Amino acid sequence: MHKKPTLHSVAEKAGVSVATASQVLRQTGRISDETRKRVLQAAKQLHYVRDSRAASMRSGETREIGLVIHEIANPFNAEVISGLSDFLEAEDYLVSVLDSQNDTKKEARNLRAFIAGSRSGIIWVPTANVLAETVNLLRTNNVPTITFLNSFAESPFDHVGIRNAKATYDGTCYAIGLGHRNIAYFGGKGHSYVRRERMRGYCEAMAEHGLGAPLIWDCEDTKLAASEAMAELCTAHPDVTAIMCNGDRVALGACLSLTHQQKIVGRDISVIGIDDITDAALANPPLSTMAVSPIELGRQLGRVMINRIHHPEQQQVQLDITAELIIRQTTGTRATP
Amino acid sequence: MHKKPTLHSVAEKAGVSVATASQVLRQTGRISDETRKRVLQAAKQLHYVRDSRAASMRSGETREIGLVIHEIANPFNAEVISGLSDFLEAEDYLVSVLDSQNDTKKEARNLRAFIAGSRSGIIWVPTANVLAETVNLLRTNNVPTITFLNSFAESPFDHVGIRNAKATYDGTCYAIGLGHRNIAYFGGKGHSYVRRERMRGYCEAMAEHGLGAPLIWDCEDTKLAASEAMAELCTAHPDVTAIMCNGDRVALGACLSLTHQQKIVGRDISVIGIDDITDAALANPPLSTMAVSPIELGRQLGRVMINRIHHPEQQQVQLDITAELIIRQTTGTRATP
DNA sequence: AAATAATGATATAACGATATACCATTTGTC
DNA sequence: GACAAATGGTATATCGTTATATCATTATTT
Repeated sequence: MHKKPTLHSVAEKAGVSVATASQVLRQTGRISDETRKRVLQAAKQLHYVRDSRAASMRSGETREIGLVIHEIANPFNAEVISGLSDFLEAEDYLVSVLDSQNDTKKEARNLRAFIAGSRSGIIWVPTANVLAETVNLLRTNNVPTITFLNSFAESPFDHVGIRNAKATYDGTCYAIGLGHRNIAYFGGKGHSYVRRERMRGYCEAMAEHGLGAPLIWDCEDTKLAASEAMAELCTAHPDVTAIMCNGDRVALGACLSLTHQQKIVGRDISVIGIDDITDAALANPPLSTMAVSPIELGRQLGRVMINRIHHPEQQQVQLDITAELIIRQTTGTRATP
Repeated sequence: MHKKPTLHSVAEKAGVSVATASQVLRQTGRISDETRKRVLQAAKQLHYVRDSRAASMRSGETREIGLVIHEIANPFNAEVISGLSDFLEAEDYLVSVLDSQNDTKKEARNLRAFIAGSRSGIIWVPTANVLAETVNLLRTNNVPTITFLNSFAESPFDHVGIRNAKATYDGTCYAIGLGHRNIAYFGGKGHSYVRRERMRGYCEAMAEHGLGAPLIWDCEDTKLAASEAMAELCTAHPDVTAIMCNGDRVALGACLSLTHQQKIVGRDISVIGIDDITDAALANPPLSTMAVSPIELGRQLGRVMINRIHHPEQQQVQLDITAELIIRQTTGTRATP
């Protein structure tokens, strides 16, 4: 097995200097058609691929955006990635993804890896606990960074996300409008920025309508955990007639449990999600939810990133997209007792 | 905003040569405790992060595995990635992911990007149509490459996947054992390696039991498309009492349509999937399927990769994992007419 | 025809790290 | 006290590119 081709071998085969070969392949400088052809042919024949490490070291440009995600399995995130990479592809950037699996240590390692590789920019869904050291690393190494969805106290970075408090506020008001009084906040765990905001919106809506103490019911962000937690909620608080959920996944898990309990979701109890993941519309019954387009989110992410790369000194940007209520079949007027 | 710290600035701050600083940070060579401390402290204070491009160019090692996936949204794949990166993390490799969105051109671009970055190895879920040029690029540039799940004619690469034909053969035989005679093959499209193998297993089972002409019903690999296709299949071939599906996602889509048609899945018609994605067990009714552990698949992928990196000259490896039948509630004996 | 400008190619120095060889010292051996 | 061996550190070349300056030629201007 021979070695991988380099610019040197291409130049040699074409009978020119590496400088010339480089110019041809980058389409800069003044080169005659004659030699241009020879170089291109040589490159093709050798299956030459430019070493991006060497190139980027010298030129100072990687044209690669790193995405550090807390959970790659999340279908909503997957769609965001599509929107993002389509947008950035048009600007000639590549998006590569590292998965932190909800682990703060892996998150730190991943961000460090992107810094080490000198990415043009980093987009990052922070886990619940961000290390101060990690923030320092990003700042000192001077990488354009955007936090996505989640954030943390005194973050110095640009942010793209959802108007969380507004989403749960609107969802809760909708339920109240349907006649519900005992509305619980269901799902999520801990005190991430996202969850705090969402709980706040719910609490505000409850308070504004004079609906006593808010009820918050934790669970892990999986369908299975949600299903189990919902069963517990039903026995602990049988008077609850509607739940505002922390996300579609737990909402669907809750529906699962309710169906098993022979309850008719949308009649006996109302369920509202957030996100509008693909499965929401296809569930049985289809889920009412506060929708936000992941594709649009991805596009905005790309826009903010490009903007930050071009204007490093511009002041911090925060962009929150409003979720729209989509009424499907998991919500209905409160059954009169 | 000052520039990012380099080894040079660390060495300067610590009052040593870059050579010494490098040795300290790599923990090689003979360095006194005294200077070691000084260097480490300087590195910490400056928030120094080694430039992996420069390091890897010189050392010839990137310790990064590239994963090119046809569809990042696929939840099964997401779990494989977890298994893979956990395994490779123990070996001190990092896994970064590029999404091809089922697009042959993006696939080529992604593989090229990994070659350009000199990844230690590439794992790759080929799309249905692989460009010959892409294969040449990988070979000539001498990167350890593994195809995952899907493959293509005369592939020179190692492969890790599922025993596809066996899975559909077993699934179909199980349906036959339940008394079904009109069994259709449902879902998928085109002639990818995976699908061909799966259809073959189904056809063989049918033929061995003298069950006439096999019936194959195409559809896109989404729940929605599957739901629509299933409705069509029901009107076109009302005599079908069981379907062997090309995957869990289409199986769940089919169930959706059947439920809408007021049919009881598992009694009126039997549905068998492949993969055992997380939603399979949580569906309503829970899906019978040919299960294969994504975590295990990820681990094997890691094992084969490491092995290939250590032994470049070893002959081609093919490793197929057997799927196990999991009986849940979408299958049952044929209702006597 | 001399001076100037445009053309096509090249030599060379970076980018930021690591591998290698090498050089002072200090320590150990007999 | 002479010589070997270990210790602690450094100078230098190198990885594969790109940016910059430079150099012959040839073409154009006056």
